[in-house]
Amino acid sequence: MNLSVNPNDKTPIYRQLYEQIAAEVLSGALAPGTPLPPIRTVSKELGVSMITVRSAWEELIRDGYLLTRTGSGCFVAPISEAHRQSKVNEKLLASIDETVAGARALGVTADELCAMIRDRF
Amino acid sequence: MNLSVNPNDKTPIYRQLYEQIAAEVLSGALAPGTPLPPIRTVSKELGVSMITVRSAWEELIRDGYLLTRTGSGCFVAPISEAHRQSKVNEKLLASIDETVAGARALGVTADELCAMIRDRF
Amino acid sequence: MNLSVNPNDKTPIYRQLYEQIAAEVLSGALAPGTPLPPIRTVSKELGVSMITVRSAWEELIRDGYLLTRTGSGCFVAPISEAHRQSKVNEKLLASIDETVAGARALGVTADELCAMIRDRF
Amino acid sequence: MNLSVNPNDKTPIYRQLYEQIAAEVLSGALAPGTPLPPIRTVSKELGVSMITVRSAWEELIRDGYLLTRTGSGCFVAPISEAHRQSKVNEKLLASIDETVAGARALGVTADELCAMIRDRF
DNA sequence: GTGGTCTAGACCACA
DNA sequence: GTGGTCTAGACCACC
Repeated sequence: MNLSVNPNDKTPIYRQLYEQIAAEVLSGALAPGTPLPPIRTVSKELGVSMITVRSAWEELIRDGYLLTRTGSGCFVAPISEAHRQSKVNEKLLASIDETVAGARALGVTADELCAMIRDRF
Repeated sequence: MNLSVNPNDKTPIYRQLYEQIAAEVLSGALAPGTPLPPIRTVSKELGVSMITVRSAWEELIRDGYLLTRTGSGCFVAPISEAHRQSKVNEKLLASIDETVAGARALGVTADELCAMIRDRF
Repeated sequence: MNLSVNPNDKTPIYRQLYEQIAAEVLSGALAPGTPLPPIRTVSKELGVSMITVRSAWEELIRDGYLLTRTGSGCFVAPISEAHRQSKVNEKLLASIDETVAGARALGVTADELCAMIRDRF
Repeated sequence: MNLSVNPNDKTPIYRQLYEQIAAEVLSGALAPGTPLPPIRTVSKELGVSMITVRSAWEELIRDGYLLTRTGSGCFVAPISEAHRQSKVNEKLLASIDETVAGARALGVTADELCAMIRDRF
């Protein structure tokens, strides 16, 4: 689990952490049950405030990516394959919708957009 | 020119206005030289503060979409077709690259992605 | 007397007119006694409001470049050679002081500045 | 970092602040990474509104002189020496060209102009 | 009438 | 604590 933060990025640091962990869980790189390092460790290694790390963890717990066992720390939450797929699709669709909206606003047709997509793939 | 704001959206109001005007200029819906309604008018119609509208206008002026003639009002700035195309491509490519990256990470093929795109268009 | 205005310039239109006439008077291109075209003529030719032209004329009269004879229009005011020179020097010194201030703020020495000046001369 | 504002000056306060900070960054007086005092502090010390300070900061951020880390404050942005030099030259040359043009129109020689410059330095 | 600037005071997200 | 955004209302220069 290689976490990193970019302070120059406009997205909040706690959000950067959230995205990285969520992506690793969804891709399977972080298997359910895997223990996470203590907050204070992450905090020191990344050079960010413990409060910031705690914020990220809280959102991850809220969204079902992590769970906490008092006294033992945080772990990757169990997640069904169906659930995983649905989250993955949700993310992809959101991204697609944004791109499509941008293209329509700029007067680009579906054909042109698909051509550009194949080009970048 | 149909402007609208969504106060529940997390993106700032002035940013929402910016995106809408910029898109209309880039798509050609707003031709160079077209006068914009006075800030006070836009402000009243949208129910937002004059200053919020001004913030959006300021960024649009800075980025070359609008120009202002004090005492006469604001106008769509002249823009070369080449410049317009390059801006359109820049905006779209950023969005496309993000979507493509997400799709590849999930093992979605270009064909499948294009099918999804056409579906949402 | 070739007047022109640039609406895209950030300096007010009436100021642009002022500067052009003042420069022509100081350089001698407009001799004392020369009649100026009527305001409404200038207004039409330049495509600017009569009020704008009037503002420029007013400042020029106030600063002694023009004088008005009711019923006959405006004329270039008589100006002594000493007066002309003093105004010219005043303008040049103001320009120099601004440049020097800028150079000092940027940490450029007098020698470096002079070298750049000779280069551009 | 000694900031000051002159309310009698015709140039906007936020512009005065912009020029002062930009000059200090370009001259090297403010090194990259240096933290700036909080907006609220600057605001109180200068006796101007927080928003006026914010306006200046906003332009400085936009133009790459500063960067902001919400929650931590504003900092002098990293800038390459080459970039710094090019900006310095750009600023000075604009000022120099204006002065030189005025001098030539008055028949002042380069030597005379340089003498005047050294005198005012 | 227009836009340009400034003020005082507020609420929010982030660290 | 920090900066980011928004409001309501004011004064000015310009056209």
